[in-house]
Amino acid sequence: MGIVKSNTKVEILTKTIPLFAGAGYAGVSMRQIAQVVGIKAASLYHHFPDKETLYIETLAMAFSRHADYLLEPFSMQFASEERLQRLIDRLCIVVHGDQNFAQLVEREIMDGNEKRLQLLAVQVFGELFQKMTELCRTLKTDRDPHLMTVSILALVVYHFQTTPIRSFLPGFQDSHNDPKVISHHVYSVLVDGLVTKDAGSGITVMAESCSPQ
Amino acid sequence: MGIVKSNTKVEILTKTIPLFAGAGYAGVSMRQIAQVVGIKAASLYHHFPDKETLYIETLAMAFSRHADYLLEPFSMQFASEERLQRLIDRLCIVVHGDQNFAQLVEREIMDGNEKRLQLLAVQVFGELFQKMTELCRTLKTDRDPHLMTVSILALVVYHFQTTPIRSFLPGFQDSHNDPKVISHHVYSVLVDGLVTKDAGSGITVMAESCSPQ
DNA sequence: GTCTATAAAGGGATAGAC
DNA sequence: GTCTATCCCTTTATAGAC
Repeated sequence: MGIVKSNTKVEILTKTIPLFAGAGYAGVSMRQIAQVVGIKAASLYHHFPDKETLYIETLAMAFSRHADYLLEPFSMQFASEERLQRLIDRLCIVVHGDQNFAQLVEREIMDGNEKRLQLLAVQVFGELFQKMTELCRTLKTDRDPHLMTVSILALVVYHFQTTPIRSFLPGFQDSHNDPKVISHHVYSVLVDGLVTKDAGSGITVMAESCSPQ
Repeated sequence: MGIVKSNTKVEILTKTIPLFAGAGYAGVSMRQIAQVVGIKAASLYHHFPDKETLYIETLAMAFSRHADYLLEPFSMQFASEERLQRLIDRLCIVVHGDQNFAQLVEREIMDGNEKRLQLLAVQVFGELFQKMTELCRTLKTDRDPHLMTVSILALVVYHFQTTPIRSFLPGFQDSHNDPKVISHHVYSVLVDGLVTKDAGSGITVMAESCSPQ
């Protein structure tokens, strides 16, 4: 695998990411892609055997970029709460900063067949999700780690996912699209729930009554 | 308009809902629709001037069905916490029970142009979202009502939205698709956050994972 | 590695018979 | 209200020249 890909191939994949993210597989034609790249459609078939392969390689390129960044909070010696906060920060930054990535993931979850979904789950999100469930276990909670992990992702991702429509909904402000604001809100809801307390140390409460019988 | 729509038109729209929900606007052809309905493609143009009108009327039909059900918790005299719990229950039931609805909404948020998004925001979700922000204000919280409303929807919707991929992710159990389980989890997280506490948080505690095994 | 040309299939939409 | 037949365009993909 040490062979360097042709520059043209990489260029195609790079320019294809926003196209597929914006309109989906069925919504993008080989001619459109060719036009954006600056070659003829037939030339694309020199680099890829068919449209689906081009699409899948586009996904691989778009997905490969953020793994290390998202996993970094787990590679350092933090207290669980700080680890959570740093993770949420980075999730917000990635989802806000690379909306192509977020949209491609969303489209794959909607439209991906079983094989592609399994690939996405195992090779792209497996390690992150696994480490998040472990983090949930170390937090002072008895909640189901899978549900809790999904909830953390939900709070981050859904805010940015609904950006296009939220500006038409009551109470919207520009600050609601600021990753720092979202990050703070999400962490705060996760730690304290709905109730805003004046003492900021709600997290230190022990869950003694919930020990298994 | 008191005029009754033609039966065929209603039948077309009914059968078109799962098609557009499953494959999106670009992913469904007039010929496919005709085949599912059991007529020829040309006959569709007797009922609709073009594909886009057919699509928009499909959305209207799919969206019109749940408004009353979701708004009912606001029409009765409940304490805020109970209102929240009943709302979450119904959101889970709707999103779990009518996945076509959930998928069409998701696709519209991704692909809808400004005009359609505004329609969706104002005519479909405006009243619900408005009442949810008001509910957030009556809860014992200082959190931003818009962010809080999005967070409530996020916790419910994202769980079901990610159903196709969650079965490949660590810790998954079948119960994680049960609307009752999700509803309980979501309400619990919203009230208490991550920490499963003893009593005394100011809001009635429903510690989810404390039941004996 | 890119081009032109073209095949083969499928797309939205219309005309007009019945 | 549905049909057949058809127009015209776009789509994916291939063949072969350069």
